[in-house]
Amino acid sequence: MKPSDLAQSAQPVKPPLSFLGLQYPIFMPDATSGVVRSLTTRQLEETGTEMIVVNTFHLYVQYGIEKMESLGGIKTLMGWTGKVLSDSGGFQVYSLLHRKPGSGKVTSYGAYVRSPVDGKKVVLTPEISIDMQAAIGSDVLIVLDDCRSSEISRKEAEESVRLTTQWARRAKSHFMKKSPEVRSKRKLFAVVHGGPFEDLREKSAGELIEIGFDGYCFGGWPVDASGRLVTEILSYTAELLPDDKPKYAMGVGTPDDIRVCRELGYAMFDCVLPTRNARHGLLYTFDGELRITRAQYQFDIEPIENGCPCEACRNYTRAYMYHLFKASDATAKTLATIHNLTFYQRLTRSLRETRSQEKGDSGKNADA
RNA sequence: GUGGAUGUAGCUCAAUCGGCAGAGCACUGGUUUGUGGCACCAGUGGUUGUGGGUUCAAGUCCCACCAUCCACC
Repeated sequence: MKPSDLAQSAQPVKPPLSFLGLQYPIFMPDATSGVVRSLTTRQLEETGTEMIVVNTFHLYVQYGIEKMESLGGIKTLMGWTGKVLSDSGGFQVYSLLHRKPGSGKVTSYGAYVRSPVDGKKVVLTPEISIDMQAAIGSDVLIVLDDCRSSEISRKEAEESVRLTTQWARRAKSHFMKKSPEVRSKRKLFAVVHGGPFEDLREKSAGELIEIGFDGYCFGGWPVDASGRLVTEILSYTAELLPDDKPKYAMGVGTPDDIRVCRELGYAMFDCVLPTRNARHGLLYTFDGELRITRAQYQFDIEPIENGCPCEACRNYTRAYMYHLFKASDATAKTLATIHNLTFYQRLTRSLRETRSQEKGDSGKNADA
């Protein structure tokens, strides 16, 4: 089914438009190791960001459970008053093993990876991941999953689903042993795998739904080798998931990809693109991308985007942004990141309005 | 004025015994999708200071000139 078809056949069922007091869709910048690169926490707040993604693997390697607990969790450490979602570390297991084959292994017990920091062996199990995420103080925890590349064989996809379900069950069970006080403040999400195979996605989603989670993620790589969103399988998977729970499209994506996934029913997004691209001089606007390091902007006295309320657009010209990048000053990255994240927040807010209008809903069933 | 050193891409410098003139930076484009990323990929750019000479062949050897730097009068 195409996104446009889906939009037209919008069901009367109204999924909740809010979560943790936030309205959908939510875009969460990646603050992988407890910082959105090149931004202070205050600057991050000013972009309109309400929730961030931190990474269990990175924080586990750097601190471990006890030290993170003694620091009072990532919010205290960062001085962040917004919400926090912690990724389980499943993606790092994939990306590190993928980068250096033989540097670790995955067994049914958990994942063994060599730390990219000091080369020490790191063991990540579903239970350890939950404990670490509890120590981080996340509002949303993700169960450890067995992430694979977008182009995998059926056999690999089957194994990924099998392990992910098994780990999800253990993670849930471990989570339920936490005190009611701890549990009540946190949500637990699971990750649907199965690669490009519809029946495996169905099996994965079915098994996870049976275990029962507060939200479900589309796992794996969301784009194909040529960088195109895997819309078909994203769409298929979204339909397998309950509408009264948030659907999180992990790693999505470009502004267009987010628009598409929102139409498919996904409510939550995170992606490195706005932050990484900002650092490399690629700025987002509602008129498209703008590579500010191009010579054509050297004498351009317009702001990055007219009407954008961010610090960069309110105070500086494209010419100055060009200058800052050419001067290789860190301020270039900071202002560019502020702009891109402000843009992503404006984008998702515009999608909130669009969707509620399409549904003949003024957003009144949203939490304040 | 005398002696010496150096002149190669916009910049800093390579180039074996004389054998297809190169690199880094800069410049110009591009890539990036649950962040080991101040990253990566590609491209433009040359009458080797000038003029002669030797040689099959000269950035390289010889002569003159010019420029710059150093030392000494």
